[in-house]
Amino acid sequence: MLDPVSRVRRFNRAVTSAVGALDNSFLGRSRPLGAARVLNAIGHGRSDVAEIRDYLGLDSGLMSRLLRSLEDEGLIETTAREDDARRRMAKLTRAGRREFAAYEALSNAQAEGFLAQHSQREALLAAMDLIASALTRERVTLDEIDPRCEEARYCLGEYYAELGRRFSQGFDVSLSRDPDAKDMRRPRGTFIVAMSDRLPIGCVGLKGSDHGYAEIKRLWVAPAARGLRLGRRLMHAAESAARELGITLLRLDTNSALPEAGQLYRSTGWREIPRFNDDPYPDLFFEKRL
Amino acid sequence: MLDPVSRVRRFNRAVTSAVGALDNSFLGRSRPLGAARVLNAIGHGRSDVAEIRDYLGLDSGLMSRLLRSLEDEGLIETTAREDDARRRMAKLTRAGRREFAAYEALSNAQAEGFLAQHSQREALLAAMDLIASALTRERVTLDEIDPRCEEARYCLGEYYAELGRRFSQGFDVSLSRDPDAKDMRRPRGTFIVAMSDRLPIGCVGLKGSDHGYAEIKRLWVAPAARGLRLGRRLMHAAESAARELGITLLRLDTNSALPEAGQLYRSTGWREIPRFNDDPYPDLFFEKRL
DNA sequence: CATGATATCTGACTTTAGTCAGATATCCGG
DNA sequence: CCGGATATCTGACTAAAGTCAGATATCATG
Repeated sequence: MLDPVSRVRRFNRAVTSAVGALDNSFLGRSRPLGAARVLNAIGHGRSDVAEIRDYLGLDSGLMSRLLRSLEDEGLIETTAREDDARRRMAKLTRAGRREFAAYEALSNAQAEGFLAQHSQREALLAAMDLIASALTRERVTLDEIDPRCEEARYCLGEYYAELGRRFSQGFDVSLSRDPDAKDMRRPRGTFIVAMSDRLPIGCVGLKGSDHGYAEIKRLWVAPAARGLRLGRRLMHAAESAARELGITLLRLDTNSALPEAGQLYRSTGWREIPRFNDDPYPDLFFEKRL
Repeated sequence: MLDPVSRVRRFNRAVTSAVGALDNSFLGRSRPLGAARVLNAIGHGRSDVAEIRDYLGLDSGLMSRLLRSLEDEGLIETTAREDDARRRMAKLTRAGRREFAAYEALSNAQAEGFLAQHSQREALLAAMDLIASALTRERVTLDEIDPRCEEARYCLGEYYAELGRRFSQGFDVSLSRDPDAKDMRRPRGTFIVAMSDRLPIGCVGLKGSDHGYAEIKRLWVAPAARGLRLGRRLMHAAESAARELGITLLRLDTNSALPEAGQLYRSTGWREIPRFNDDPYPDLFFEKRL
């Protein structure tokens, strides 16, 4: 009665019968689901018609008709793309923005209503994060971003907080060598964030230097996204970027209180080397020649 | 970017777009979704037509047509109910059972495939249990069952395992006063299990005795179902059953290593009394007059 | 047994989603 | 500028789901 398969199936049943209740914001504004989905995709910043069609899995004929019906309602405008007049871009009109906001408000209200009904908020949210990450694993994208932007700062904040929990002596970022943002931007280095459906769930920094090697810094994976081999993917992306930038030697430091990190490095061609800096936190040092 | 509402909405998006992938067993046998859902409802033991219609939320006309199409395929038979010939009962034919088994096999295979893709199996399953319990909270039923049946034995096994984890000295059921099964069956007592979509998620025993009081025993709530006030509901049901049985005084013992239990008792009209037995595990004793 | 309520069934209808074969306009490489 | 490729649009179609008003049979009750 309690084998894993039954548990997965019970979850499926619960979710399929509740998902309508969880979010039926697509209904409730007397517009067919298809049109509502397209309107929401546009509202969420997708404008390329082919991309929306692909994202929603629609036939081109159907997509065309849905766009037309939204246009007839006065909610969107479509224009040919400047660089390729075969392709079309869609954007919301003022009325469309109002309508989109109404959908968003409905959806938010339903999510709030759901949360308000349940007492174990944090446990529930953590479980939801874990499942959402597992389900969207295939769709995790690795994006190079500026280390000072919101997503990067969020990741770094979580990373520092986790070090604080895991190091017995805590962690004070001001005592560590805080890398200069420009060392983690091209052409000296880069900063890569893993995004799952607009939520940052991991990051890694490649920090250029003038010492004949670059460093891997700030490798972090959100607790809800562990077990998806995301650390490996991030490291792989960072090493590829390093190769592109003509870097031939990589180093990193880590701490034995983070055993999963050490294991990852060892299993991906890094070899342990003696201490190469005077940062107070790390006690393990690695190097990899590209 | 990470407020609770966004997290709930991300989960919704992930689940709605993945639920097809999680279980599309309803497709894949060239039968419309509606008919497949009815067939599966019947296969899962629902036979009353009105009940199925209510469960699946179908219009009576539509339901009638779906039944007819399944009958035409030779998968079900319907008969008038003996006690009320207006109502109809549906049951699977031999061919229907084969077809249902094929759906079950598909669904199991998909659940297995899903599990095989993911490395953090236990964490994922625990998260799924938690969410399924939260979503189906409204539909938890409290059933009186025999304490020796499978569901009861499962609950007791989990209960003992949890005591073993939480008591610093471990827990050996043979050292504790194991109540006689017949003391937890009517008319001396009862055993109540909380079922969520066919999964037992909590239990409580009411044990009759000849000492002028009855005892509450084995109050347990599955970790995935905590925070839903299920303990309270179980206790309430046990007390109601005790009143029905003419019991006027209830006692129970517990351990200070289970603080949430003590808190529950105190907040529901129980008062602490001196030790009333020589069981080695409990160190807290309560009484309630009905 | 007459009467109103109830459960199911039937026929006629609408809406939505989806499919597919072309039509049209534009792009790109030679 | 030509010819094949590409993006979108249009028309004609189907399948599925759902709605609604009655028809029919049965039940409960006085």
